[in-house]
Amino acid sequence: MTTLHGSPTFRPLYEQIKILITQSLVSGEWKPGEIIPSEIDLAKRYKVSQGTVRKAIDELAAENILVRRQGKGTFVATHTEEKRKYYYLRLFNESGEKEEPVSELLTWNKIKADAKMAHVLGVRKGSPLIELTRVLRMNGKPVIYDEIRLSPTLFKGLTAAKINEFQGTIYSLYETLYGLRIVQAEERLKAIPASPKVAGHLGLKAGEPILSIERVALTYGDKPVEWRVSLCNTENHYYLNEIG
Amino acid sequence: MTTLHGSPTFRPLYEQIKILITQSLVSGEWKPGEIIPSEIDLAKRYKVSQGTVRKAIDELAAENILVRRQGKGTFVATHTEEKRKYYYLRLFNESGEKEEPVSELLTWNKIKADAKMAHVLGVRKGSPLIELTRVLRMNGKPVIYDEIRLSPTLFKGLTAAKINEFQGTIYSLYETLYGLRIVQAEERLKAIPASPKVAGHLGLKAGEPILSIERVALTYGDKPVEWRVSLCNTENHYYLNEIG
DNA sequence: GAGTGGTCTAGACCACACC
DNA sequence: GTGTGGTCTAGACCACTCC
Repeated sequence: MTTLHGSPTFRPLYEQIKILITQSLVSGEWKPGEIIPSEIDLAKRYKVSQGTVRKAIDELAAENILVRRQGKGTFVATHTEEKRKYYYLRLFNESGEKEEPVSELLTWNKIKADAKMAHVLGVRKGSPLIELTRVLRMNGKPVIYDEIRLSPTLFKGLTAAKINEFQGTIYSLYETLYGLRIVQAEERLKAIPASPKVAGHLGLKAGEPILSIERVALTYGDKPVEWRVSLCNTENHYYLNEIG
Repeated sequence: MTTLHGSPTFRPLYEQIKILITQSLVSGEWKPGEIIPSEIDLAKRYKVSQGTVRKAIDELAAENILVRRQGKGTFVATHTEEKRKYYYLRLFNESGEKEEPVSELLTWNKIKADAKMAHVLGVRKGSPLIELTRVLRMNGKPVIYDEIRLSPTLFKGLTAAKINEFQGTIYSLYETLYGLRIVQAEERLKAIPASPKVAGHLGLKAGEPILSIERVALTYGDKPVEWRVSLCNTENHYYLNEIG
């Protein structure tokens, strides 16, 4: 690979390497949980120095796309491993613990994308979407009511049965069954009154305050994969955010 | 500086450099907004290679403690500069814009630290604290009611008059008048019903849902400086969180 | 042109995991 | 021991800013 220094559209070599590595992740050459070639091998493959590969991997590791393990190698991050399992769940109980949620699927429906869904999911208005609703219980009590919307183009053949029989979180289902790894999410939070329906699911009275978390989840290359809204009973839990 | 490789308490050189740089920041050798010595000069000073200094600065820049500017130098980050001015304010209006808040100080009081305040602010139970309350208006309308608690040990002589006459955000006040730069914050969010008092300040009815944001703000070395709770009317605003 | 940070290289050696 | 990532060095050259 030749340097592009001095070129009008200057891009550092390591960024180009990042793109090449990401392409191999998207194409499935290296799957979640698998090891990727060593830095030395990648340096040979891309015809750059080990230091340049290192910088590319450093940034991908900082973005939680790869995981380095000294003495072992570099691995594709996965939602299957314990540490990342509930990475996107920001709810803690009053003791500061993250409780293991138990999910119950309530409904599975085909709906049509309105203007907003079309925009955030990058599909045409009126195109079909899958809509799931579920309740997450922590310590036996319902805490979160989820409404999840997915494009059936990305999730071909996703049925309620498939979801119910799958062992693991829904993001590890995306990953395992559809090769879609969630690497980023954007959440918008509001305090809203509980509707009668949601209040019923969460054991609250209608009108009581609940935390609404609207999320867009993205895969490699900022591609939107999922929209959801999580309605949370925050009587005994809080949403934690650390601002660095 | 000699390498500690092989030592039982192995610490990479660049981490030691990070600590040394941070010490100079705490001691005030380099103040917010000021330039620090060039990488080459720091390398000479600490008797390490430029690459090692570079890695230390890289991490401090990633932590928003330093700011690199190509061709100019490396600077101590500051809340005074436009980009960082409202960095810890995560509230956006429905158009996705961050609105400029206007602050009105409501009360200034001396209180005593209860067990919780003592714990989070690292002071003795019963020791004096300063308590401020204020309202933040956006676009003329009250959106946030703040309750802020500070240790008078760190903020000697902080009076209501001093706050009122200060031009700029309260974090730039901490920085300019007391040399305390906020570099990190931990926020705990809940949806709660508005109390009659807070409802009055925010133009809501008592019991309507508001977003409660409890924040502990830290300076260098994870030292707590401020506790606050922000009670937000999220009818026309949302709290944004990007999870990487 | 001089000085700063940014990129890239090549090579040495250390720490860690696995055999 | 071998192979992996992690640290550290020295040096070259590029890009940006200011004079």
